Amino acid sequence: MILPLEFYQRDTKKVARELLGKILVHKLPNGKRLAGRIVETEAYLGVIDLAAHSYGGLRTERTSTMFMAGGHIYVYLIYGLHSCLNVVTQKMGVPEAVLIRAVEPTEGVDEMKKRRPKARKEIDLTSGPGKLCAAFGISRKHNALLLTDGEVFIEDAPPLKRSQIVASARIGVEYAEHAAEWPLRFSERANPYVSKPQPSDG
DNA sequence: TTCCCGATTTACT
DNA sequence: GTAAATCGGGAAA
Repeated sequence: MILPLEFYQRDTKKVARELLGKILVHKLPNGKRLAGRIVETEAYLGVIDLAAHSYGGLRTERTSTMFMAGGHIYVYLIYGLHSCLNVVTQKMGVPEAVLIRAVEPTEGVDEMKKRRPKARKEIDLTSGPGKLCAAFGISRKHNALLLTDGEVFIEDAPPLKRSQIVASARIGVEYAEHAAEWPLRFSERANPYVSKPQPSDG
């Protein structure tokens, strides 16, 4: 079952935690499915979050996607090189989102390997936000698509036990002063597909 | 128009 | 461990 929009139009931290274990799918034009189990996410709390693109309510062409209703996807280019996939949360006008940082491949591994020629080991295919976008063939072309339109979507799966979820500080946001320490990174305990650095307990 | 720098990955010392 | 790659967004001018 594809997760309904209501799943996303809720508290962002809750969505970030509950996305762990769910199945991210990209259905290619030829019908082939690329899929993976989400094992790492980060919450971005919009207006109050110095690490978020939408901090302070900043609304530009790029960030306008974050202001859309929960259930849209927000894809942006980072460092001029890599795409990052987020799912927008909350109601329209509240610019919050969850960054999908890592998945564990479940379908279409051979196809992912073709798209990630530099990955030497299977563990490197999707263990990072830029890596998984490359493996799944997701780019800014997909920005602002809806997760219920059947191209890029997320399927339901049993939730993780609370003891299997680790909360830690987010990656790459050291510049964000006090917000940098907020425990908004969520990952599955001891899953090898979680990106580096591995989270310390929190 | 110019300038600075980033929600990263990879190669190399 | 450190640094290069690479370019568009956002702010300043």
